Amino acid sequence: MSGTSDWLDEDEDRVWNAFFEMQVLFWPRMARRLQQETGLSEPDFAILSALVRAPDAQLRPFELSGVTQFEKSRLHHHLTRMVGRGLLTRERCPDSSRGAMIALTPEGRDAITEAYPRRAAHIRQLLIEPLDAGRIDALTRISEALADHLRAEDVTLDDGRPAGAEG
Amino acid sequence: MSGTSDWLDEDEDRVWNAFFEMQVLFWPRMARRLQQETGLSEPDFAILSALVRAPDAQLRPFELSGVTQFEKSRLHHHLTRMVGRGLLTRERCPDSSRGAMIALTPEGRDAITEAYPRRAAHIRQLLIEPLDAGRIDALTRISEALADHLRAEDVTLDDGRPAGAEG
DNA sequence: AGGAAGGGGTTGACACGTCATCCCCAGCAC
DNA sequence: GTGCTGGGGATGACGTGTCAACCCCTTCCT
Repeated sequence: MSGTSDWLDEDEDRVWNAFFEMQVLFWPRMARRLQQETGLSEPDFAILSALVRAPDAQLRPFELSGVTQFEKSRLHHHLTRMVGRGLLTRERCPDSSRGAMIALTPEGRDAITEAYPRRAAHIRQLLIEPLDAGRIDALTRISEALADHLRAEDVTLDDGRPAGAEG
Repeated sequence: MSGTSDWLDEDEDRVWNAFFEMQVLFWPRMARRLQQETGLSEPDFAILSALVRAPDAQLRPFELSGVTQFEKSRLHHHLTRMVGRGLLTRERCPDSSRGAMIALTPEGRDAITEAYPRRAAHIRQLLIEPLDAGRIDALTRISEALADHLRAEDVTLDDGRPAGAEG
């Protein structure tokens, strides 16, 4: 079992520091490059790429929320800004009188089309090329294992907490 | 060489998706737990823990900026709010007439002292316990390698870009 | 029919982050 | 001295994210 003291032991602290610092370095660089080369922020990119993959390039807000994991209010605010910038349109949903329908404008389609290859280049340059094939594979498996665990956590917390946590 | 097409190939896409989704799941959960259990945000925690480790529990803003990697203006705004909440004090720097000095209040010290063991528990629960020893070790090395690479990128970009990037 | 419950969407207030700009003071050239 | 430069710091405007309501429509219960 890992420690019972107030902070992490040496090995634990080392992963945590490395993991934390890697992210602090990684994400701002990805976001800055995207912003400077395409004028899109990370949430812009997430929303546009969900839409461009959808049938007819349109989705309901709650569907977008499912794909991007943005809370509905955050999503609503962000969509409002993007409509203002001419990347999207928001209209009343044609069928089922309630609800809205978000669609890509030609400008929005151009923006995401230009952004895709640049994004791919950033990913290769900052994540993939610095690692050899073995490490890429290890990172894939570790990330998938963590993601599975994190999704399971949420369910667990509703019923009661798992045994084993002290306190 | 990895691809020349507009997007990633299959293996590349798989790491990227796994890595991306893991983070999207991980960080909001860490932040929410910290916030709910201690009333501190991630930046609050970063600033308080830098201060509590400093001699006399005080630092100049530019030193804090070095530790946390926050831009000076973001840091200034955040410190202003934290002073308003009674966690910190901001005074004129005693020596060298220019500049400010940020110090922990008793409330600030209490807050970070209570937060430390909770933070450690979150890290164990969400990052460490789901992985076995081998994966912890692999994640440490991969994160350190990526962090080193990312730090080196910045320097490279000042002089000219590295050879090998197409375009 | 009347009304509770719930999903989808909207709003406004406020916390947070970024950018551009500005101020102040030390150190140095002249 | 005067003026330039640069680091440390402050400010205001604006874009972004979160929280807590709230509205509307549908569904289901009675």
